[in-house]
Amino acid sequence: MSRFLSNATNRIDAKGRVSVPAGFRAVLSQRGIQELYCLQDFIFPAVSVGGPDLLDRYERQIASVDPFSVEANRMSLLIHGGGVFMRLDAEGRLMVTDFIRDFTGISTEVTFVGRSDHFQLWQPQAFHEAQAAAREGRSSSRPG
Amino acid sequence: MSRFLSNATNRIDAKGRVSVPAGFRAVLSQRGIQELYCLQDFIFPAVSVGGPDLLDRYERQIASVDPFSVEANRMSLLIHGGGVFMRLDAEGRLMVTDFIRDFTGISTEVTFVGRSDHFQLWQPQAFHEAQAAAREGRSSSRPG
DNA sequence: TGGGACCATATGGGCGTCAATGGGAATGGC
DNA sequence: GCCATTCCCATTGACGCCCATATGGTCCCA
Repeated sequence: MSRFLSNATNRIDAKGRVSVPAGFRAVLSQRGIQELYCLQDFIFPAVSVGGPDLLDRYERQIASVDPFSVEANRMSLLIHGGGVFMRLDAEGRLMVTDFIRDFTGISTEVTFVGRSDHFQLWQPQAFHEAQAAAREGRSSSRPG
Repeated sequence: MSRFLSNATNRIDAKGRVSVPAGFRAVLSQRGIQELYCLQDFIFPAVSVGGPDLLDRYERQIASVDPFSVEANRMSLLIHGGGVFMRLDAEGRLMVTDFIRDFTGISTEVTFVGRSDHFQLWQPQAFHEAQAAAREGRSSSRPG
């Protein structure tokens, strides 16, 4: 089973580091991912984290349009300019930078959320609310 | 990873110099780029910086359109008339000239923005706004 | 079945290194 | 000679690397 699943909340220490859940680290090493590509989600106040293949997927989208177009320029601004490469330290922790804090509202704790081929960083409260809202939306349109 | 990615904001000192982020400098040296070519972005108030190949790419773009068109004329004016060559000093800093300040609105700080094969200089606030606007435009679509 | 050894994960913090920054001195153009 | 750029060196503050401790759970064995 090599997918990012479930969620966990960990504390940020005095230096601004947080441990990536062991389960997620296992998936990373299983997939041979050493360099993490992080990007702000387009919909939720969350930062997506995955391997270079995550970036590749977005770049293929850019490549599909005229490289000098306004649309390509905008996409590159988000994907390249808004993306960040990160590495875990020896203990499997990552730095929670201002880049992450500002966009997610994270301050003292991080909720790691599995998304199959990548995972996300959420402010715990925001995650619970978004999840509750998603559940609402589904149960109202599809009872059962 | 041999691409210009992510963004970082650095201060301009009293002499008008600013440090290019170490990550970007690493990409430059890896690509053997010593002379930097700078030109104005066609869409955003930003200055693009790259190796001589950046100039080549734009010239090919001009060549691909009607040489007598308004578009070709305008591009040539920006690329050939507005382009500038620069070098980094021993510490990896570059001079923020009036050419850069006037076009970008940069005054005390510079945001370096990765664009995969080149990088850009932005006024920090302008970058955040442009990125937020671009995200708005894309919030409805997601990659497959 | 209860206690305890053992283990893995999460967390805390010391310390060295390097990047970012500041400023003096030398250089060169006008 | 004056101003602007370039070269060189000093400072400092952040980050990476390392080791120590806490915490909770599991397994083994009496």
